[in-house]
Amino acid sequence: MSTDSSQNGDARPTLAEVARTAGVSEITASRALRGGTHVARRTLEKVEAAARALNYVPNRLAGTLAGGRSRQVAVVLPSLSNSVFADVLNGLETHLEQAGHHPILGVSNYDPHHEERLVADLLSWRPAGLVIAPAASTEATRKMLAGAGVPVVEIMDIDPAPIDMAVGLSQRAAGRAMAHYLIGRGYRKIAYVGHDISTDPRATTRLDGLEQGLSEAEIKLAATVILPGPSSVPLGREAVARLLREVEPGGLAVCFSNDDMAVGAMFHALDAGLDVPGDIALAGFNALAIGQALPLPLTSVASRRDEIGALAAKALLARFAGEDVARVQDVGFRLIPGATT
Amino acid sequence: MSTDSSQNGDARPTLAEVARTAGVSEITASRALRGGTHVARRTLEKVEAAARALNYVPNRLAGTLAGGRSRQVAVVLPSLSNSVFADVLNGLETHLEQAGHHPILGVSNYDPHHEERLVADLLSWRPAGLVIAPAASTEATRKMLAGAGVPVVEIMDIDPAPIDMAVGLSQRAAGRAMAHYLIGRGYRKIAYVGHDISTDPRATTRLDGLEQGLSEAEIKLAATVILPGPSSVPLGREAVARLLREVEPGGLAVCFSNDDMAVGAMFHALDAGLDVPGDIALAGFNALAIGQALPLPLTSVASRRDEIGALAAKALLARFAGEDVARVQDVGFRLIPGATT
DNA sequence: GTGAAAGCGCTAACAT
DNA sequence: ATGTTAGCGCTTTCAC
Repeated sequence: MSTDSSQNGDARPTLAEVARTAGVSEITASRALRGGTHVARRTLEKVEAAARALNYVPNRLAGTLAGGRSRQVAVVLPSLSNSVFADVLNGLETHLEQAGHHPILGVSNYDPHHEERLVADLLSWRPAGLVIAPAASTEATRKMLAGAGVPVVEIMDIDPAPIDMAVGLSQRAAGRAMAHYLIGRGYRKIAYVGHDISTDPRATTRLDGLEQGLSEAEIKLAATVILPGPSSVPLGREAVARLLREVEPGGLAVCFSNDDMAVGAMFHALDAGLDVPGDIALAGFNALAIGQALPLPLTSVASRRDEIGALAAKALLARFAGEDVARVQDVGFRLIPGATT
Repeated sequence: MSTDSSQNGDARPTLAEVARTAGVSEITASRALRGGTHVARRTLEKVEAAARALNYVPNRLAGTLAGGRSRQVAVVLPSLSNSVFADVLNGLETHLEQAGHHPILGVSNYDPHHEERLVADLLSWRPAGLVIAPAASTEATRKMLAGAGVPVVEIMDIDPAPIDMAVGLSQRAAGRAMAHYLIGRGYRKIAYVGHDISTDPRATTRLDGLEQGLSEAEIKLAATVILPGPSSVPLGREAVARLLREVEPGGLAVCFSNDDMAVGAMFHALDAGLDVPGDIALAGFNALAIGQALPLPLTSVASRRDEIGALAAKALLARFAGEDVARVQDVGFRLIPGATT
């Protein structure tokens, strides 16, 4: 009947109702419910009691609109089926949430135009910041990010110049390191096996680095097998089977686009009775738990994924607090020599 | 200088500015920018041109506050390191996003009190709906969900009575099915190996179901090994090694809390020279790609994780549209006999 | 320490 | 088809 919000039946109680129940003004209730500064102890208690009694849940949409900065952070990832991004997201979420922030998620599926739409959509929620693992971003996407007016962290690769901030590792250096390692182990016949990396900038850069590292020793890839679809254990298994139709085993080392693929290859070798690393040596990327738990630990490159998420979150939080943050943060990588090479 | 929003320098342009640039009123610009109904063709074009020229990004906080329903959906998951939830989240995100909705994410780490805080926090963003894979939720959490005033979907398990809607499978039935299968294969010495499931209601229910299924044949678990920490390949490897100190191999079948653990056990068997399934039979849960790619495909129970995410999203979207939705949706499961049993 | 007024950017409702 | 008015629920001034 009345338009008074304290009469709105089963709708959510508003701050106005809390205030009226506590017998204070709206703004006092507001102050009490946040920090509680500039509010008398007694008033604070009254307001808190009223809020509890009414089961008050603040409306952050209204709060943000009135007050300024949101406590949401947009997160754009190319995939979730790759556990690498699940790990990163986990690190992000943990650290954001500790500071009372929450991720709004978008998954681009490595599609640049989809990514563009996502960035636009997420930005319309006026997040306090944005974290993105780019997928061959369009120019329009880069423009939106540059003009977002909030801190932006690009994660995973630190080779390209960052729009604002970057947290990750040099994918190129990681690729080169693998080349140097294999050469050092005496391999000269080296092949690459990957999933479709045309839209995966990081896998592409790693392959570049690998070829670059090899070329420094005047070595060229003996073969390259690239299968369509996202990386997976079964795909690696199939891909290596194909490779072995082109290339003789024996002194052969194979670099995979990542550990999933390499594990698949290991399974194929077990099945086909191939000796690892005698007939075929295997090297992955990311040092996933699965590869390290194999009967023969997989040679791989450890990337600190949780750390990337954590640092990205911290970089944002620091910027929210007005602090200066390094434009580029390198979490590094570590080549893990396993028993498969 | 002026307070006129068309003079606000580098701040984001508002609808008012778009309207003024297009020479129309705010509400007309608003109408044009959404559907474009009840707007003259010519006006529509002017407004769109103005928006493009100003690089206008709508402010959905304001839109939601004024207009009603948000296009955000709260998603609360117990973990991301388990690929099962990454898959579910992927399905959710895909289908939500197609309808212009976006997930706000919270990860509870299987901590009921953390979960409670998360639900409260996420609800304060006034999402249009909420999806949760519960982690032994507190009574307070259940109350919040019941009183959220928006559709709530509990996912993964359909055994408990849903607060609002549930999408998943009967974890208990899945456990029983595994028991029946192993008994049918002639196994009588059956053990369970798991990660810490005290806060994982689904793993607990599956174990219940397993024991129940066994008891129907008057069989009791020969041994139970539960190791602290989240499930993983290395943990499964370690856990099975411990089990074999308690129980003799030979005619032994082991059920694992999930595939990760079972794969670890397989690796241990390979290493220890144990014959699978002769010495030790292995059964997992979830039918992850990794298990199916093993030289010996792993016996497991296929759960349709993407499907759960997809159906949960669709259930919400249907309810947003005012349609009726079944309270419980069973995606079922399928026992996949592999070569490890 | 507390409050009144104004407004964040948008849309629903009711004009016209 | 377009505009006017009145908020959504909160916080920022600026008073007292």
